[in-house]
Amino acid sequence: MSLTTGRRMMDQTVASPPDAAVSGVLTQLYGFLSAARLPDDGRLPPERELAELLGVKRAELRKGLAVLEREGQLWRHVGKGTFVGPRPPQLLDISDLAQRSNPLQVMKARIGLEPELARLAAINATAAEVTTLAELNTACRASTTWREYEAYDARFHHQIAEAAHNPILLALLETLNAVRRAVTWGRPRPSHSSPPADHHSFDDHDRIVDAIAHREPAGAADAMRRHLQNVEDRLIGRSP
Amino acid sequence: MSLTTGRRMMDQTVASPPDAAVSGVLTQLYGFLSAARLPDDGRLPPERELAELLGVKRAELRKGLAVLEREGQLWRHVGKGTFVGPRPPQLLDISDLAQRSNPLQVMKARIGLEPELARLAAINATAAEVTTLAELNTACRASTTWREYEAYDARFHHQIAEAAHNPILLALLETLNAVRRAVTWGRPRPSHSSPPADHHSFDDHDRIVDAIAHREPAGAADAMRRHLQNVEDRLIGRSP
DNA sequence: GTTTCAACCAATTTCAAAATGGTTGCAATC
DNA sequence: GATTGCAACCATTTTGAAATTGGTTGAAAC
Repeated sequence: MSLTTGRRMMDQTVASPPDAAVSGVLTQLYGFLSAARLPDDGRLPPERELAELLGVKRAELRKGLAVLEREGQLWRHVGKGTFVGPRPPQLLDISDLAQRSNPLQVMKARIGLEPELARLAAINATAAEVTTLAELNTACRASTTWREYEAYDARFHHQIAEAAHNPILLALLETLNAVRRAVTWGRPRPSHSSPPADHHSFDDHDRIVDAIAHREPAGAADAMRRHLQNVEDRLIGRSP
Repeated sequence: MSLTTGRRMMDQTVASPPDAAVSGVLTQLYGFLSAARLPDDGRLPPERELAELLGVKRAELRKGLAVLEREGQLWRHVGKGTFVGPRPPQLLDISDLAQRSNPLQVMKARIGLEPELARLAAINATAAEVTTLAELNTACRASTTWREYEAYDARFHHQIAEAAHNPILLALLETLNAVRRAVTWGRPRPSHSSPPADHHSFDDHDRIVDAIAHREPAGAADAMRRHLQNVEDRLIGRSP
């Protein structure tokens, strides 16, 4: 019953009713799944073996497995096997990800992550962390080259992520930064010029530091969001 | 050469001019690096080979390589080799991260990520993706076990992330989910009971789907934020 | 006492063979 | 004639042994 509800969902092809033909295998499969003692990783026997175990042909078994896979109750992969449970996410390949991304998408991701980090930082930052943050902000202003500015800017944002005291979000931001570096590769900044004294980021950073120092979570998130929005606008070419 | 080096293995102190003994090898190394045609990955020959090429002892070569490595001009790894350029960023260790985290921090991370994903989904989702999302929502309601519900719930949230059409944020959410599974392990749900018909998530999901279907970015982000806030409240024990 | 050399260690790569899900072509069966 | 059964084949992955490679040690040599 729950079988039929799940199957109709993804049925992209023309409605041929294989229900009756497959239902027998499905019942056997459910019986096996509840009876068999599976290994910790949830792997079940190879198709050729399982087919013999259940006394069905391999093609028939595969139809049943396909149904269960569409329901999301198991997942399969060539060379690996068949496993019960949801399909595990493919682990992160930075360079591959960078190739499939562009700087604008990186900015969208930063806008997704960093305001919340600023919010948490306003709640959880220690006094020492706020001090360090202010110092990094000062160092940004004092930078004489773009390269130096970017180094301090990166540490500024990283310091906020640390002050949020959430190891997961911190790790996600570091991953994002790795992608950012990989994406940005190949489009170097001018190394001789320096950030102008009225660079918009300076004021943005001030507001972020103030909000965190004054323990204003909403204000910190908002200041960060506006800052990144400004950066994105510059990136797009709006208000250069 | 007759100098008393008194060198400790991990002498991390401020960069002092390299010993006279090492400078010879360093010059040879610099010469080799500028002359040799290295493969694309920047890998240079194995130490044993390179030592013979330069006509120096392996121990001596290693001293020079150590200097260059400290300068950040190359990086080495056992079994891999020696490569010119900066050391590639280490990708994160899920299980280690899970050990340093708790379910509440996972929720904070979700609140940081998923509202923005919902916002982008309201902008970028295709009609087919919205349809699939609605179907997954229906499947959640129709679930007869917690296990089945959670499977559909996970796919629901994943579908939103896909509909956002931002590979970076999608990858970050998948990473987060991997951590979530690792953290949640060991506290199984009752497998026989089923989600109550008035489960708060049902209405929450409805609002999210509506906002995305009606292309309301702010509304989608808000609905998602409220949903996750509800889940967090349940997690903490407030309003069980 | 330092240097040199060879051996050893641990992490990784490489290579071939086996395993495994996915597919195809052809014959058998109804 | 369409479905089913069967076997072979394909592409990916795992496995395991051997070779590779950076890192380390200890004794011999100078």
